[in-house]
Amino acid sequence: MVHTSSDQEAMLDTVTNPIPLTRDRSATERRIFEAARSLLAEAGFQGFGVNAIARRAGCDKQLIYRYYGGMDGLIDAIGEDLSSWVEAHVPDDPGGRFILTYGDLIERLLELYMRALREDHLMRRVIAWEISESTPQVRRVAEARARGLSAWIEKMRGSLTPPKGVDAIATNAALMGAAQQIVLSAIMNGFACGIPVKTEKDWAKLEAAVCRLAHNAYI
Amino acid sequence: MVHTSSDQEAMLDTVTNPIPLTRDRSATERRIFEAARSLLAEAGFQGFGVNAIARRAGCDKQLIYRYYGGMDGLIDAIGEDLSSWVEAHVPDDPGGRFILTYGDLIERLLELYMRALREDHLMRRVIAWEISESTPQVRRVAEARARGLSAWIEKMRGSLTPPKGVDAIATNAALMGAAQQIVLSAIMNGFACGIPVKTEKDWAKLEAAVCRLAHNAYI
DNA sequence: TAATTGCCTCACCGTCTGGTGACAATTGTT
DNA sequence: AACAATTGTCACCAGACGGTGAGGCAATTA
Repeated sequence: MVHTSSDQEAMLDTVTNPIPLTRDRSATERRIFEAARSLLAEAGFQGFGVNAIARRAGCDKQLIYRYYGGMDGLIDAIGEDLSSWVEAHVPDDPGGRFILTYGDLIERLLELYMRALREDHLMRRVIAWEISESTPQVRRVAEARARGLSAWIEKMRGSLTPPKGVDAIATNAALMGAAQQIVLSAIMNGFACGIPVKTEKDWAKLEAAVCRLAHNAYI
Repeated sequence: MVHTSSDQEAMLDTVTNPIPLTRDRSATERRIFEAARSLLAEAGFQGFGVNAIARRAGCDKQLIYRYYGGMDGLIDAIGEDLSSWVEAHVPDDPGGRFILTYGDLIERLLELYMRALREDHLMRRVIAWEISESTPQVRRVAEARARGLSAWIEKMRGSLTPPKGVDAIATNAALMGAAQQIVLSAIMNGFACGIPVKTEKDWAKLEAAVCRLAHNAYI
């Protein structure tokens, strides 16, 4: 391997900017933050470390320690930023569809959630991280994400209530889990629990199946 | 850290067996294989490498290259072994329960699958691996696992057929995905999609929710 | 102009990793 | 007994990692 993308970025920074990149602390902090986010999104939590981030940000790794107190602080910053992911990435209009019942709502939310998850590399990596490691950092990130998610559902719920006799909390967790697992494994290696997911038609089938589960769960 | 478990194992091998461990190739191969399995189960695919495995097996890493052709061959061996995991770990009797419909069957299979997954560290690690990396090795492992899974479902199905108008393939994938995601994230950090899963009662609620999804999906 | 402050880079440390070539020790065969 | 083949160990390599102390450079203040 001769040219990694980080090499190219570093070259770009130093070649097109012979002026040594105006000394601006907050700008450098942002560069580090964005480098970390994009690296995590592209490469996953394996190989997610100080050296790689500094390379990509085009600065010295020392700055990561100085500005964020090391990887821990940086991860926390990313996690905190992710707590508002749902509101930022999922549209909150019903999309020209009638939402009359609690089931309609969950059905619609699942559809939107799957779509958003398909587009967002970073979020998928974070979810994969959560079920692969159990360090305090990743637990904090998971907690922030969960906070955002349930606040979002609560906001969207409005005055709608689930039918009696249904454990809505557990049911929604199961449905969300289904959506996550399908999207993650389908995108990572083209299969979801043994069935191939390549074409848009395959995706539509799975989306429909998940929505149908929600629909039937809430009568 | 003074004593890792691998150190203890190595000591055990050399202390209790002052005779230098009879030169037996097939036994050594098995030791390596078991060391790899247990390491993967305990520590996950991070830190799953030649050095750690050799340490745990109490032999030189060179033997991994000689006998398995390196990590690739070893991983393939583990994957092949995993293709028969379901039959080996999930009881195939209905458990004193009446299985009359296709829905009954899937409901029961999901329950068994969740229970088995809760007990099996290795399988959970492999599933987490599958959605975290996309190397040829892990793809082969995933493929072997999927093969075993669908063959198992097919075997259990017998003459039962899903009701008309239901995409059983996609629905089952969604249900299996829900089960997997819930078990993995609950065990890894005590939360499943934002809700805490600590007590056996929490588990029962989620199990019930998943089974209920299956029940309602197949009318 | 001189000194202080803040921003940043450099060089280095110890440790671990995957990988390989050379060698020792045991076994089986002639 | 002498040999060859198998089995296992050891030492070493280059490269990456996280982490840190010292010092260079630029802007502000004295």
